[in-house]
Amino acid sequence: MSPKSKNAEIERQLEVIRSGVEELIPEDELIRKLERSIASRTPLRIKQGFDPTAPDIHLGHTIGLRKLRQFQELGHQVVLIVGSYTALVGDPSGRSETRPNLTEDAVLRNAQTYMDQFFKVVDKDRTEVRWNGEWFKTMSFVDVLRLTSRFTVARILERDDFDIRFKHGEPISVHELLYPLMQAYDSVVIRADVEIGATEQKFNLLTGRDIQAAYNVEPQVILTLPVLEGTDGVRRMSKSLGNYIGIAEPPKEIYGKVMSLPDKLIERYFRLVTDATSAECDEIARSLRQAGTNPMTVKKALAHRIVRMYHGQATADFAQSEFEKQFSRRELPSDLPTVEVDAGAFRARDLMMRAFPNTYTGSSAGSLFKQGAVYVNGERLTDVAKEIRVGREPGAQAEVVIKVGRKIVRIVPKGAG
RNA sequence: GGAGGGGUUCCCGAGUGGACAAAGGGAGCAGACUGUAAAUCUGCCGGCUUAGCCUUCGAAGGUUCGAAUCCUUCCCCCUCCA
Repeated sequence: MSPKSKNAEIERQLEVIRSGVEELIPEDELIRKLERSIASRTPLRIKQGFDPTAPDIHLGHTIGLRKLRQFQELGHQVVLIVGSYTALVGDPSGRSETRPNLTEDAVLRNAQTYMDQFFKVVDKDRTEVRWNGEWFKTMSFVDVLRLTSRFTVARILERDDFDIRFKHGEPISVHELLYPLMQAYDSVVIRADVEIGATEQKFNLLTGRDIQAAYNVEPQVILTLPVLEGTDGVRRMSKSLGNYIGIAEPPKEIYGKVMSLPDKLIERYFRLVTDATSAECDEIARSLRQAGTNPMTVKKALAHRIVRMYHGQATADFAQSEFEKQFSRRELPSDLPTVEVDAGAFRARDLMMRAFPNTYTGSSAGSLFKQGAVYVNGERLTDVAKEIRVGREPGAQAEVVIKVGRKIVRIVPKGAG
């Protein structure tokens, strides 16, 4: 390759790599790595780790996954670390308390679920999967001492998560201090060239550089990505906060959750979690600012696009038409979930609780009745004790549609299909 | 090891013998309004077979007609000193 075209190639790659990135540290090292990679036709090793704790991948994670995908499309090698051992500690990043430990079984199951979803975005053929138990399992205590002696407590405590917990008088277990070192050691073993993570991961990522240097491995370049706000519009998207949109969720659910986002996040979501080009995003931003644009229309396009990315065009069309049917025109959805019950007479509240198993307690169900949240066959019902006969014989109902808030279910007698 | 402070319902946080299923705020849920947006207003917000009953204030015992509140022991967290 001529020097000129080589530079052009570096520029091309840099532009892709930089897009949507919060920080790239240090950029000149990345350029050197790219130069070498191109000259020697050796792909860079791009590391991403995950702890198999909460397996569902949500839109917030996809920011990183899409970046990995971009690296793959530039010809680089993704190395996915399954943090089977780090999971035993729990990442203190963005956490205010110690995480519970997991059983080995749960770790295996979670990892599988995670990877099934991971490879919806990242190309499996260009990914090397490594479990960090591979090297931690056989580490001797001397090895641990060697690793821990490379770092000081002060440096670990300087990170915000620990600092805040410390100042607030919240407990920090000693083993939690090891987390950044373990993650860093992964980078040593797999000789990572680049590690990516959300901004809150910055400390862990940087530690990787120091520890690699201490083990005479060329330090990785770190690349941080923005943290996505969840459906509440404020807090970071996370499963435990219940404000997440999972990519494995049913399409209608994804569509609906996107529609419930605050308007101010529309542009950000387009930029961070869709495949829209930046020119498209600029155009969307412009139209949002235009008087007369109903943000809802733009948001529908967003919801459609996100569903399409994970479930295809036809499903996205369907999700959209269902949404319009159900919420714009207030009609029943065409694929009502169905619950079968034994034929017989029920008190309204009991029937409602059967319609939504494990959702309500008797009291909470009762108060929903009182508040007028319960509709039976389209009629608001406030009497918890109202008798409803379900069955095929005259005087009974072969189908009862119960709606509570946004949830809706069809009840049929057993055997009726 | 010593001295002191503290552990209340999902979270924060009031509550020092009865009016306490426990103030207030937040989160959540529901209703009105709407665009499954925001803002606002209203209601619910431990459980149950709901005019009543049961369980809860770190744990276990005890005092008392009666305990989140008093006593004892234990567990845990924090601060300062060593």
